[in-house]
Amino acid sequence: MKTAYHHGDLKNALLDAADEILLSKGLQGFTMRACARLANVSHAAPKHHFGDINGLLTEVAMRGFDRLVALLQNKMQPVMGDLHAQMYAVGLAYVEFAEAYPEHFRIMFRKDLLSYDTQSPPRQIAVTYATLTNVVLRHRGEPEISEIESMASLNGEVIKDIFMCWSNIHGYAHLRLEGQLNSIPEETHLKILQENTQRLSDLVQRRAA
Amino acid sequence: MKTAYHHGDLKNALLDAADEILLSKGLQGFTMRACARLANVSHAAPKHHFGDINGLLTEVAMRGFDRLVALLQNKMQPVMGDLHAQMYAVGLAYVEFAEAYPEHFRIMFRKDLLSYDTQSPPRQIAVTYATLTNVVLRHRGEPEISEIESMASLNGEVIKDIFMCWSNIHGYAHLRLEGQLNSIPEETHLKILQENTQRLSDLVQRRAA
DNA sequence: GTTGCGATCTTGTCAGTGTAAAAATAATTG
DNA sequence: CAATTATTTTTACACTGACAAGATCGCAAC
Repeated sequence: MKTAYHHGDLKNALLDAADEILLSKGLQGFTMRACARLANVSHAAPKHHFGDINGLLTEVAMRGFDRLVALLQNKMQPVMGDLHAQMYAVGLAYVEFAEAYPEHFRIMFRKDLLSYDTQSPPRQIAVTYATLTNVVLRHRGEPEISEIESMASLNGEVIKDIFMCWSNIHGYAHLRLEGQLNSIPEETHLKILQENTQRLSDLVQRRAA
Repeated sequence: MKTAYHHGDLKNALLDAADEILLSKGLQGFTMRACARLANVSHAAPKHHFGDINGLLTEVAMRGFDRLVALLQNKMQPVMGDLHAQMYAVGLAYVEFAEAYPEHFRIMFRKDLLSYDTQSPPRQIAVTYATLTNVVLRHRGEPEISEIESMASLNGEVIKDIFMCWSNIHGYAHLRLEGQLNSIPEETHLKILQENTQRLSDLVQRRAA
């Protein structure tokens, strides 16, 4: 069980430590050794579980995608009847996630920090894709997909719609996170998001008709 | 003049070295000491010109914004008569810049790496803003602004239009850069960009009417 | 059981990093 | 030419990621 050696659940303890450090000190203060210190293990302990620092960051990012999906579904769940409200919920969840976990958000979209095959992405990313895709599919009145099914099963029009919506929402969240929208007064932000998602929702519905 | 001490133009030499390292080794291999080595000076020489590593990265990023603006204007210049072609040129320039200078693009939008006051951004960022803003103003048939004038001189509708367009284009370029759009076949990318910018162009024109 | 083996963790080490302080050298100013 | 300032080097330090070798533990096979 739990002895001096053999922590028992060191991997998750290290990931929790990583989250905590990212939230408090940011990516600057984030080091493998700092994670090890916070988990009360030696500096080389993480190596066995994650290989190198990119391995650690990859798993941190995947837990980030898990949180993002949870937030997305949480915000959409009460408004499943209203298509525009769904799209708005996606935008809202996205922006709020970026604000709550800024460093996680950055890491999740840093190809150079993540070590997974971009051609066959891990489960968490597939689930994120599927969640966003299903919003579009509901708009179009088409059957939803599970995260197991590949995007290849979708026709070109759907894919275009997905990435049109996603680009818009992602770009807004990203620019906002990085301080490029500071000239916008705070109360205007929600209005912009509302209008943008309204337009996206309309466009996707109209295209499907 | 040029002696063993007193390089003469060390600052620019270091920035050139920084560009070269970013293009060849990426942000991972980018260190102050590596830049110093490439410029044939001691490892502490950059300190006097840039303070710390964020100071160096900030100036690297500003030169990146210069290049981005140059590319934007270069692509728009032949199509100033066609509004949609202008918007498409913006999207194209943005995507091409991200592809040609991926690490610069990342750094330019990393608040944690840049040390400037986000409330009063440096000239290069103001010029970028102004360039994008003027595209929208031309769509609306309103007089253009110079980079000296603040965004505060614009009404709320214009600001919404700007950031709607920018979010879309930026998000697309960013997701593409970070490998999140790899499921899209290569030849489809330009079509999506074309359709998206067409819609943005239409929306902004219609709103102005 | 106990023997062995693989998984897990520690210790020690190495080259490399950013930053600071002090010294050395050059350019500029008076 | 003297003094001051700007630029660069040298030296030093604490820290990092990675590696190798060893210590300890869990567990399966016998």
